Amino acid sequence: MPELPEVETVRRGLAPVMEGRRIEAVHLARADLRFPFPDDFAARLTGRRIESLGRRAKYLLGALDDGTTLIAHLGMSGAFRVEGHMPPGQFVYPKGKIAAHDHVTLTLSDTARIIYNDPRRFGFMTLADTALLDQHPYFAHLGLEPVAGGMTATSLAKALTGKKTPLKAALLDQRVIAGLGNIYVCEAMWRARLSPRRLAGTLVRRDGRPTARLTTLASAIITVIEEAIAAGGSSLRDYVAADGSLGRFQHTFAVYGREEEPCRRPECSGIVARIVQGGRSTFFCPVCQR
DNA sequence: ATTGAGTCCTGAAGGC
DNA sequence: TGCCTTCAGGACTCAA
Repeated sequence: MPELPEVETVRRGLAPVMEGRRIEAVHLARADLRFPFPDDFAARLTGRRIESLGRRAKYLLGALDDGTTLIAHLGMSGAFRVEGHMPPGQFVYPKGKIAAHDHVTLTLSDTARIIYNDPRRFGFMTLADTALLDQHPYFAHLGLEPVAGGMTATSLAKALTGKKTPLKAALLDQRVIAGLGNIYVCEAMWRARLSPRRLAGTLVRRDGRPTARLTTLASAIITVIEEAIAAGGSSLRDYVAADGSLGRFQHTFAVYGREEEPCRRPECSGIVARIVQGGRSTFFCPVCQR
């Protein structure tokens, strides 16, 4: 489900509830999500204090007080919700029951509970040494973080140099940019007026510097991600933030999910098309995206 | 080295 | 109403 803006929205919702709190109890409703939980997963979490809740790409990172980090990925349909006490002024969930697909429950020190729900179970959780996180297989080969300060036209040019793959595939490749998914790749390419079929390497000059169009693309990626975070992410199907609120960014999609509808660019007469690249839908305007 | 296909899993939506 | 097919925000493994 979630791309970077959705994961960041979840992080911001969970951080005030989780940071500084101790995990009193852990309940696993099954032995695996996408992968089996690591050995003694529940025992290793129990009693630990959560020092901070961070994010890298689409991963949530809970730094624990014993030098390990809880790594969580939401896959396609993962969601967290909070039940019980929360800080003053925060949304308070009615105390709920275990629902279908509630797989993990973390009970915190003040009886607040963090519940992970994931119908498709493409998500996963594991533990790793905090000091070695950068070398962990999930993170060692991750690309640029698509936010201001994490990516520039120059660094993007370096990552795309010589790439003969279609731009769509390159932007979806987590080793190039870490955190973009199908929605925001489509939206960013539309904003930069770039065809998803164009070969990625054509956006880099022979001397390795970014072309003007690549500079535009880098800006488009950063602004679409920042705008989506500001809107609380996109709510499609069952996506909700940790506080139960719905993201609003889907109302501003220019192309995603808009097949056969008119291009939103005022001077453009194009109709949004859907093609399949690498087995996934790409939405774009064949008239203004070149 | 890269890339496309198949794979995991459930649920929603649309056609008949 | 139900049964069937298709599709879905991700990303790993494998074959070519």
